[in-house]
Amino acid sequence: METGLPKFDSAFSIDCVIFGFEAGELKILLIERAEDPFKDWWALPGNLVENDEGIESAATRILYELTGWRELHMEQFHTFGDVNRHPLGRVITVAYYALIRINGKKEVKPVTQYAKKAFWHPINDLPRLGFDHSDIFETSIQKLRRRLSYQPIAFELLPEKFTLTQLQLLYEAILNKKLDKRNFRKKMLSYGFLKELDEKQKGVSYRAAKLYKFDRRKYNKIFQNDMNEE
Amino acid sequence: METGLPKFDSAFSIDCVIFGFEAGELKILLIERAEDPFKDWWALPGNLVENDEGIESAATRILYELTGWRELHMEQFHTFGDVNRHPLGRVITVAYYALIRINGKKEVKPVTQYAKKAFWHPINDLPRLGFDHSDIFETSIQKLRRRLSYQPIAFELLPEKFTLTQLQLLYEAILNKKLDKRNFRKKMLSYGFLKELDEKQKGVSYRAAKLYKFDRRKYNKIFQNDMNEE
DNA sequence: AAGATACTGTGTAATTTTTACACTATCTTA
DNA sequence: TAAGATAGTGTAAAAATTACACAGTATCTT
Repeated sequence: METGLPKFDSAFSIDCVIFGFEAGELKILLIERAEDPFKDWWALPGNLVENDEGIESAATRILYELTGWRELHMEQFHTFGDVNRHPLGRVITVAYYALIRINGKKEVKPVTQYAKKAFWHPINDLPRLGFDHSDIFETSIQKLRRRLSYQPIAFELLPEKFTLTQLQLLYEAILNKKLDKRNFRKKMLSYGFLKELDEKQKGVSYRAAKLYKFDRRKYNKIFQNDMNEE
Repeated sequence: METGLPKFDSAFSIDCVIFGFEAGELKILLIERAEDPFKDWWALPGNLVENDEGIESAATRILYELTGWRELHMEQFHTFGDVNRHPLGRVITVAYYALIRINGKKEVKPVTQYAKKAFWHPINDLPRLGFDHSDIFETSIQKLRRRLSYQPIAFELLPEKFTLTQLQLLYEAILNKKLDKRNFRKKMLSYGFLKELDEKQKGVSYRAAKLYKFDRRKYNKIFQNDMNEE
C-alpha cells in the first residue's frame, strides 16, 4: 500500500505479560531467547506487528503462536517508546497483560523460531529480563492491581470451579498482602456474582471446601452501569 | 541508523487530548486541519513521532509546538492501532491527555503548518472529529475520571489559588454528576493537602470565598505509599 | 477406633466512611 | 437598607470496613 507518509526505519512490537496462578503463586510466562539481541536471556513473549495487522489482533496472534490459546482475557496497559529501549533500532512496543488458567502445564512449547522455550516464573523470583522488560513487568503488575480493585478479573486466572480459599490466595498474590478470611468471604459473597455449586473440592486430605463459580451473567446484570464501563 | 530490522511502511504518531477548565466547563483544545486528510475538520492535536525521539518527549514537543506551554501534566492513556484508522496508511497513535490552566486565553495560535487554528471546545458540545479521534476522546475522559478517583489531578486545571466551589465545579464537570457541597468540602479538607490562604476571591458581586491552594509537599508526604504509586 | 492434622466455615461489635439534608452569614449592588 | 447571590457550616442515619477466635469435618496415622 502506498501511503504517501514518510517511511520509518523503525518498528512496532507487542509484548505480553502473561499471568497465571498455580500452587498459590502468581506467575508469568517467560521465554528464553534463541536469537540476538539478548540471546539466552529471559524475556517477555512478544513480536513485531505486521504492517497490515491491528494491534489487538497482533496481540491475539502472538499469544496464540506462543501458547496455542485463544480468547484469553487481554488488556493493553502501556506503550513503551524510549529511543534506546531496543539495541538494534527504534522499536515502540505496546504492552498487554493476559490472564490465563494454567491448568497444570508447566512448560509451554513455543512454535516460534525466536524462543528456545517458555517457562512459568513466580513473580517474586524473576530472573533478569532483556530489553526494558523488567520495567514493563513492573508496570503490568501495578495496572493489574489497580484493575482488580474495581473489576473481578481474578476469575480469569482460576479454574472454572474454585474454592473461596483459592480465590482469596489469588487476591493476596496479586495485591501482595494478607486478607482477612471472614471479611473476604463476606465481601465476595455480598457481590452476588458467585454461584455456589453442589459440589466439593476433591483429593485433599482434609475437609473438602465447597466449590463456586463466577456467574458472568449475574455480574453483567449487577454492574452494567458501574464497574463495567472500562 | 541501520537497525537490521525490517522497514515498515508505517508511522507512529502522538495525539493529545488537552483538557482545560473555564467558565465552569471542561473543555478540550481542538485544531482545525489545514491539510488532507480531513482538511477543514476538527481534530485532536497530534503529530508524527520522529525516529530519534522518545514518545514522552514527542508528546512534550507536540504540545509545546501547539500551545507554547511546557511542563504540563501529561499522561499516556491508550494506544490506538487499527489498520484503517488513518486513511493514508498505517499509523499507530499513542494517546496522551494533558491538563492545563487555561487562564483566559480562548484561542491558541498553533505554530505548525498542519493546523489552521486551535480552539477550546466544551466537552459536552464537540464537533465531529476526524480520524478515530472521537473514540480517543471518549477513552480519555473515562481514564481521566478513573484517575481522578484516586489522584487529585484536578489541581492541574485550576489557577494556583482557587475556591472550594471552583474545585467542586471542576470535579462535577469531570465526573459529570452533581456533588453535595458540604460533603465535598468535608472530604477535600480531610485529606489535609489543601492550604487555606489569608486571601479572598476578588471581583465578585457577592460574598467573596476563601482561597486555597494545593500543597504538593503535604500531598506527597501523606500519600507517598498510597495514591502515589502509579 | 482414637487421636493428630489441616483446613473449612461462621458472627459480632467497634470503627470509619458515606450519605442526606437546610439554614444563617457575608458581601455587593441598587 | 433591602434584595440578590453565593459562602460556609453540623448532625444524624446508614453503610462499609475492620478486627478478631473457635468449633466442625474430612483424612490420615498408628
